[in-house]
Amino acid sequence: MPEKTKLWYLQNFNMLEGLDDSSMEEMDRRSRMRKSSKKEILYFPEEPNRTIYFLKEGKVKISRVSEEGRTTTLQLIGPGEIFGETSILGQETHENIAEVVEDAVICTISKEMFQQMMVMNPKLNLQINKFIGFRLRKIEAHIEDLVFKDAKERIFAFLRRYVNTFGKKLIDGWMVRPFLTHQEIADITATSRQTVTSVLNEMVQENRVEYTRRYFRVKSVDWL
Amino acid sequence: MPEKTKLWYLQNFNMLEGLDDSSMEEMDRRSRMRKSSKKEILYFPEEPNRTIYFLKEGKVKISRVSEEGRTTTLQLIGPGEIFGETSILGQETHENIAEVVEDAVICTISKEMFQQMMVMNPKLNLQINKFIGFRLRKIEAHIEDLVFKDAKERIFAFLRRYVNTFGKKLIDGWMVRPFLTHQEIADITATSRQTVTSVLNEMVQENRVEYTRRYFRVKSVDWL
DNA sequence: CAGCATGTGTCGCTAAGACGACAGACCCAC
DNA sequence: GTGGGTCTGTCGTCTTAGCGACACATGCTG
Repeated sequence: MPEKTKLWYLQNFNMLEGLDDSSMEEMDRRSRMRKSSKKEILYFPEEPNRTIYFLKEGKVKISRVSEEGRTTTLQLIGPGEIFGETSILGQETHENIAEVVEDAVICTISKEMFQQMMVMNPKLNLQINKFIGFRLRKIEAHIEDLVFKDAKERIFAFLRRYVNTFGKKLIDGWMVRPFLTHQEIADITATSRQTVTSVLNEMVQENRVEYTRRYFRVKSVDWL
Repeated sequence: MPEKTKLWYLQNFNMLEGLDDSSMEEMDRRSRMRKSSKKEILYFPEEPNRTIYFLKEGKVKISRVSEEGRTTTLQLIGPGEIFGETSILGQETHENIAEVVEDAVICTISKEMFQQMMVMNPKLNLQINKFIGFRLRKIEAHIEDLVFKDAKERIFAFLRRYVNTFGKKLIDGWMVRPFLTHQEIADITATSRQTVTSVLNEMVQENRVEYTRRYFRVKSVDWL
């Protein structure tokens, strides 16, 4: 495989699928690529909302912190997804924190340039709309989970989604690597660290699952 | 005041502020207006997502029902707001239920026509984007409330918002009419009917609030 | 390879709040 | 008005899961 140039990344990016070559080149000219390592904060609440981010590699979490210092994670962004999209929806400032959870390669483009490109390119516009529709749906599903499911079910639901989106299929089951800390899972599922520990170990007891700090493995596909 | 024709409504509609006359007239030609009374269901989950709704008068609630029959209300829509907007975001079907909670006047327009108008009219496009940005923010705030606030705080937060958006200022305080049932408030705040009853009455004890089945009145503006 | 920071496992306590039950109030329709 | 359906008020019970505490494991860094 050749060196991973920015254009290569862009061509392999979901969101931009189906764009013609000249648009891709324009995107290439107008965007900036950079690498960010774990724990790096990309933006804070109250900061002006001027750019839109394309995640190429790694994972980023979008969270909120309460007055009292409690944290909740709204979403986990994976390769091929965008974030900071509220800038193109006319929101002046960020409300959330974006933090790198797994070393990342990120392209950024100013909202003005991106909006210009959307006007010129109806297909891009359509893709973005679709993407935002999905985001809206996901976030509503998140509320549904919070209201209807108990702690254990929420953790299960998260693990299922996590394995499905980030996992690799093995001969017998699925594997995801690296794995998250119990605290991180707790933040995503709005539970406590201790509850995550015990739910996870219960599953290990039942021999459905196997994990260490660096990987997570599900033995059968229909484990719930 | 002249008879409330459809055009009159459209001209007084937030979302469409700043559109030029010819666009307004086009909107008038292309949309249908109708009245719907309390308890009427506008759409169900799984139904195809073809139209976009403009609420002129009344209130509509957007909810979800779980497998086991529990209900939660995601949002309360008031005059001047749109709903069913996921149709223009490329979502094929509705996920939610839309039910009239207070006799309503509603305009509908097919998503195709609306999308056509958006292409012709950049200002409309901008307004819609902004609107969707706000929706995204509101729904994230909803999650934040669910995770960080306890039942009482959620009920308070809801009442504050409710009075602010739908209430009228009096010499001493604010008044909203008509009021919701305790069950409806419970569905919005993800609490139980009994908890709403007791929180509400606690406030009455403390002489901060006064209510019957038809109105709700806050005695001082800074009652929390 | 020593040492410190970070993550995990396990207990027991506690509190928030859901839920069922039932009586009484309210309200509309006839 | 009277009667039935819906809404409200109040209790007592029970469960879920958060939290503090602390010991142990793990792994990174110098």
